Amino acid sequence: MMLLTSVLPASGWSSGPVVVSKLEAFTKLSSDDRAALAEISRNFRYVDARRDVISEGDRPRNILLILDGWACRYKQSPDGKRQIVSLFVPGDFCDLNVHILSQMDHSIGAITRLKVALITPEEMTALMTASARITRALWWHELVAAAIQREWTFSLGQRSAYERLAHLLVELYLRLRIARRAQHCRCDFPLTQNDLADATGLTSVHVNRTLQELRRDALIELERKQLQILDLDRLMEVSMFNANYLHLDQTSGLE
Amino acid sequence: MMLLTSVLPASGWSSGPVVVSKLEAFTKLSSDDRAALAEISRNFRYVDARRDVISEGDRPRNILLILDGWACRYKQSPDGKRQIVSLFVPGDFCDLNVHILSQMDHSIGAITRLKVALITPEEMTALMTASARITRALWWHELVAAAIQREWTFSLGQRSAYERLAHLLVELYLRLRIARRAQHCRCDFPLTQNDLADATGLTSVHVNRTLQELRRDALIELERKQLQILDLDRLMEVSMFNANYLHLDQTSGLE
DNA sequence: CGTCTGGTTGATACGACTCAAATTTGGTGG
DNA sequence: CCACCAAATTTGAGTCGTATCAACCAGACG
Repeated sequence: MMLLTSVLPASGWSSGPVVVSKLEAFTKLSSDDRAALAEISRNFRYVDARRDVISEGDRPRNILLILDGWACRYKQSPDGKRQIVSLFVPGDFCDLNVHILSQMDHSIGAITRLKVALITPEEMTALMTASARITRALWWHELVAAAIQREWTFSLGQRSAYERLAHLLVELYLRLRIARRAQHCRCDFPLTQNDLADATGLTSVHVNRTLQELRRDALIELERKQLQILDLDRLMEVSMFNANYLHLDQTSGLE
Repeated sequence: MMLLTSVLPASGWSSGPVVVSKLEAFTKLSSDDRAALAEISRNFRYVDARRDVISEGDRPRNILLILDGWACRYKQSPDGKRQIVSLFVPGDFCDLNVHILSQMDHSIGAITRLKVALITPEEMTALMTASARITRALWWHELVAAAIQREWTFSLGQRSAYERLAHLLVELYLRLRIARRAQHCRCDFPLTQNDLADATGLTSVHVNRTLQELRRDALIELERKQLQILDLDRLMEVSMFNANYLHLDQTSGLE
């Protein structure tokens, strides 16, 4: 587990498309591959913070790729309860192949202002037929997304509030590193305590108190939408973080 | 929601391969398609109840297809906590494409004695290139599996013990109907209260008491591994069950 | 300057957990 | 067919983690 730092990309902000950084966490890409991915990121639009990108019941048409900003998947019940079921950071796709379904069973909402690429199914097919490596990388992306969802299931079922928050912070920090959006254990962290509550199945009051505990234990600093992890090793320890579900093992090729 | 019964396959046990019943919940298949699916189910083996089919850390080689029996995906933490993150019933695939990953981040365990087909990646590729309809149906299967995982996330985060169990029972009953393993609101139900506890993030003691409540409210009968749903409508109501996540809307073609 | 959103604090309530033991069920072998 | 054992279910009493409700505070913004 402590080998992680060697496996993750070097700190620093990338100049290339974030999706390239992301997929290269799985496999080295050719320059053709990179060009194709840059091409597909060209058609984008902006979504205001706190707006839905697509809502439950809508017919999905395009594949979404987050180019910048944070988003979430959430479900709401008739009585108003809301659960954030996934979080998206730059470089994340929201479901390859959703267009097969006739309607969304959940909504995708922007946490921050969002820059998001809209990829048509046809473009995606073209991309995948053009490069077997990209196809595999996209499959990997889907499998990791599924693994993250399972890990969240585990968190909600088995971890205490303290562990759950610690685990989530580690996960997001590592995912941001892959997207080259973090350095020196520091990253933007635009989630409100309310968002954190909806993601962890806690109340915002309890999230507040638990974050204070994490701060008191000198594990993190979190203010003004900035997260600083003060002791990553210990944060991983207390949350029993096992990074195997992120499937970063093949990234040794990364600088 | 009440249209469900018309959308689901007629009660009764199918004679054909269960995977055909399952995929035809999404789209009508040709007889060639059915033959190909029957062919792929030919290579199978049995796994004893309570044995792992594959364990965390193992390298995944084949795609698993449950032909008969129940299985589960579970994760365990160092301190012994166990969470069942998914359940498999006949007709379910466990991850198309897992073989891309170098190791399992969870285990797949048999709940009952299991009849399971082992499909090589090559066979799967052949199957998908041979039929675009099967390819779409398999994609649909994956998307529904992901949707179920999200719904579990919601359950664990937002539903009470009572709602959670009610919801799970409805989900499993509907999934069994699709697999033609249920009739007249009755089905085999091999999960122990311990399994239910691990799946819902509750203790088995609390599962016990909550099941008693469901029985007292005349919603279910559950004994000797047999589940009888006494009032499906009300069970769906109390769990705020919205079947949209199972994406059965295109099944109108089913008899 | 008032309003709003997000964060913080305190008091109290309750759903689910823990621990421990009893009872029932199902399977196995004599 | 019965005796036995292990696994699964059930019950009771006491505790604890997290929710609830209700203020209050700070900073951002128009």
